[in-house]
Amino acid sequence: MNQDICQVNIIHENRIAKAKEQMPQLKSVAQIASIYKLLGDPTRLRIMLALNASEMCVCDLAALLEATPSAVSHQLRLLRTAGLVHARKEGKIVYYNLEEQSAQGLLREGLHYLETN
Amino acid sequence: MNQDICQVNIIHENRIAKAKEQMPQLKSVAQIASIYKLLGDPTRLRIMLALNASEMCVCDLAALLEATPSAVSHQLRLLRTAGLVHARKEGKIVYYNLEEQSAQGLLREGLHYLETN
DNA sequence: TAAACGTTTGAATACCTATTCACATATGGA
DNA sequence: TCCATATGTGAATAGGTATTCAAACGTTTA
Repeated sequence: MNQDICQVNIIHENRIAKAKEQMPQLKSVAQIASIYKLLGDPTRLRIMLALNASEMCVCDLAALLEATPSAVSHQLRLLRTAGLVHARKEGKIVYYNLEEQSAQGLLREGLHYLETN
Repeated sequence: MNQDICQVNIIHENRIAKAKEQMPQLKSVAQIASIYKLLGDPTRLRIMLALNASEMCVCDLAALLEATPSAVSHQLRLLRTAGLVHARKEGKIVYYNLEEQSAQGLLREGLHYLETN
């Protein structure tokens, strides 16, 4: 018997069954969590909010956030890999944009949360 | 001169100015980020989704997530401190609920994100 | 070609954090 | 009262991660 979980009996089997039906499978939940996690860092969230205001290059973002271009670039790579931002190269300057229809709803809800709390 | 930021000139001052106006101040951004961060862990997100389906006690959640009651309790404390969940004690059992009007919009958007990606 | 600049990258590091373990607390029942 | 059980808590730890630093790459221009 697995003492790590609950020792004797599951208290409310029906509630657990209902939640099991209603919840996405673990793999999907982990996928959503990974997006929340990316937005859960102040630097990355500020990058997302800045790009929500305007297309910007790495140097713009670094100046705006008062961070090094290197640090910004590292975070942009994570956001790009997750499909949250999109890069467009023009000469030696790389312009970043929010990927349409991806996390904009989440961003909007975040700002809404700020207003109501 | 601060070599850590941008070396010579800010590329697009107007874009930076616009973003500065439009973006919430750093303190507020950090506040939103902390909420995203809480939802950015699979265990905590599953707790939130489970409570979105039904009120549950710690033992229920532990059984559902196949985690130890201790681990669940630790995470519930973080969610409770942030005002995302609410505890109701009945005898020796503590029932947890989602705090109304708090992060439900964010949860909904997360599930919506899953559908469209 | 050479220099300057914007950007990227990999290693190193300091910090954070999720879980475990042992134990404490609180409540209910025998 | 004594025991079982549900939950909370603090320390320890293993794993994760954001930033820095040095170096490289690609592009433009002098």
